[in-house]
Amino acid sequence: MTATTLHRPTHRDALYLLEEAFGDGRMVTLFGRCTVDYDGRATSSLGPGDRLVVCKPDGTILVHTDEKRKPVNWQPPGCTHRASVRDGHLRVRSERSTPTERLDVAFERIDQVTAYEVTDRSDLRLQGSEEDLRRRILDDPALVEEGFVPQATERETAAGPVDVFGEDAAGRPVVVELKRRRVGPSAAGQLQRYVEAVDEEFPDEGVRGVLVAPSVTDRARELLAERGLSFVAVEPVADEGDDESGDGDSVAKAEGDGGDDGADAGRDDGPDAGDDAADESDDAADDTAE
Amino acid sequence: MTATTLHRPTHRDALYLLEEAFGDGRMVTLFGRCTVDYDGRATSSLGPGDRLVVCKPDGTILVHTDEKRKPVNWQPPGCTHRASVRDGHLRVRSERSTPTERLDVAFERIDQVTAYEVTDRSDLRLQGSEEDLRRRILDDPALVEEGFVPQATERETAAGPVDVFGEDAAGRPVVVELKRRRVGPSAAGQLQRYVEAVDEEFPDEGVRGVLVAPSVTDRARELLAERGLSFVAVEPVADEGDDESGDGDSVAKAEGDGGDDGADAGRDDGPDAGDDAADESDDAADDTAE
DNA sequence: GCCTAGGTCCCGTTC
DNA sequence: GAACGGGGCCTAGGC
Repeated sequence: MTATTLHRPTHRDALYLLEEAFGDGRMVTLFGRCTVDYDGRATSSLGPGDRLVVCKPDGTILVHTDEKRKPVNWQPPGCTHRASVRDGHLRVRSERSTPTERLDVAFERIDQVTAYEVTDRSDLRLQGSEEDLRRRILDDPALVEEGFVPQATERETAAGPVDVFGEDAAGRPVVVELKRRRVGPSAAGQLQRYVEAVDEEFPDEGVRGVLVAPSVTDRARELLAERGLSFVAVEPVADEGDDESGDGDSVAKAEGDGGDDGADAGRDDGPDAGDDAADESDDAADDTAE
Repeated sequence: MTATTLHRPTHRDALYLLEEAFGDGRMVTLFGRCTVDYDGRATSSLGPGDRLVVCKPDGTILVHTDEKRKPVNWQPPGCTHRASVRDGHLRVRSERSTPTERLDVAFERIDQVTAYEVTDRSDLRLQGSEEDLRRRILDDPALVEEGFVPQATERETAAGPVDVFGEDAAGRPVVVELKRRRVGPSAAGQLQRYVEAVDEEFPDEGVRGVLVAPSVTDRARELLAERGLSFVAVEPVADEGDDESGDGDSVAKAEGDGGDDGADAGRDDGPDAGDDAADESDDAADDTAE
């Protein structure tokens, strides 16, 4: 029995199921009319309404309305769930310390309670992260600029860890900040912080800073320019067009618009819209619902 | 009927319920063994496992495992949900454009499907935000420093909008950056950005920068010091100890350790642990479950 | 435990 | 629509 459900249960019956489920590590959903109160890092209260509440065995609790991706209220993992009946309400309380915070969900009506046995061993595999961009740069440092030689990643400075630290063709220190997506002013400021910190380590060596990302906003570009920092446009994963066959030694083969290299190669991005058209066609479905 | 549930449905029966629910704006949960594939701003794939899937009428979809607050996969509001049966699987697809991205959940086994009618008009009321801190500062500018006169909020600069802009007792421009919680290096960098931008607007006027937050990390404090910026410790909501009875004209009554005012009042925070002890006692419960 | 930064961040607001 | 910054951000990785 992987899913145990009660329809329109009494508060007491719902309580018994919650007792069991919290005890043996099952995940629980409740749906009904409730109010929610939170006190901790901030304080909030939510009047009555129909919501879906999810309690996870790791101590997470989520309160979802019919809108938005974020729960209207929640508690992160590590909390302790407790349920009780009082004042004619089923109350689910989730608490933790460090920081001290508490979430109370009080149901005046419960439409459904379900306890699920969950078995999930699969790990998510994800591509397109900053980590992928880092690997791409280390595989082919010329993507940053001709002659760039990486020397360290996550190199510590007084202002924090630098993504990629190295030397340019002239032997000057180079600070590289990587972003998986289009960057704004904060990334420019971050790079500036690191460059200033490294500059104090290597006085009079002319430390340089390069922001590597798919694209950059106008204001961020201006901030970079004012501070003598560079931008280079690189996607976290290679575009499908160019074959990245080589084993890391391939140097800037088909850079397209071979413009001025070195400092400023930023062009607007744009999703390119070239969606792979070779997916399964929808008309082949047995049945379809929208 | 606010909740319609199918237990161990056939793919086709589940499909019909999804059809109806997507059509009339109901929220849906599915639980069963599925794989998940995502392609859009990044790309991911997740092997088979038991998960809870939530489809909201606003186009949100969430895939939750038994751990963590964040869904392992998701699609934000604005997407279009479609369901179909093919290859012996029930597939729920959620798509959108700008950016183009698609999420596919393929169930090999469905333990339960439920459609909910949701009515929720209540708005969350939350206290302790940066907005609250801003109001507090505007009510009592002396919390920043004696003689501070706020002149504008969200004042635009070349580097972005400044939280509070004003003058100090000597008539010098002051840039104030507010944070509702303990600040790190990025906040120091943000303040520096703004101060530099304002400095170009008012050359030779000695523009000052003040970071206002509950507390500050050591490294951020160093960064501020190196750049001649100040930190002032203020909580987003007044502590329960001091009575903030006055109507905005109260000036720094009981600041506790009346140390050196003006520049650096940073001490470590600590939640103070003084939880209100006047809540309902647990032993008065009708019934309790942990 | 705190610190630091990334994220398919989400989200509201403004332009 | 893009951009910019807040968030009870969450989460991972170091120390």
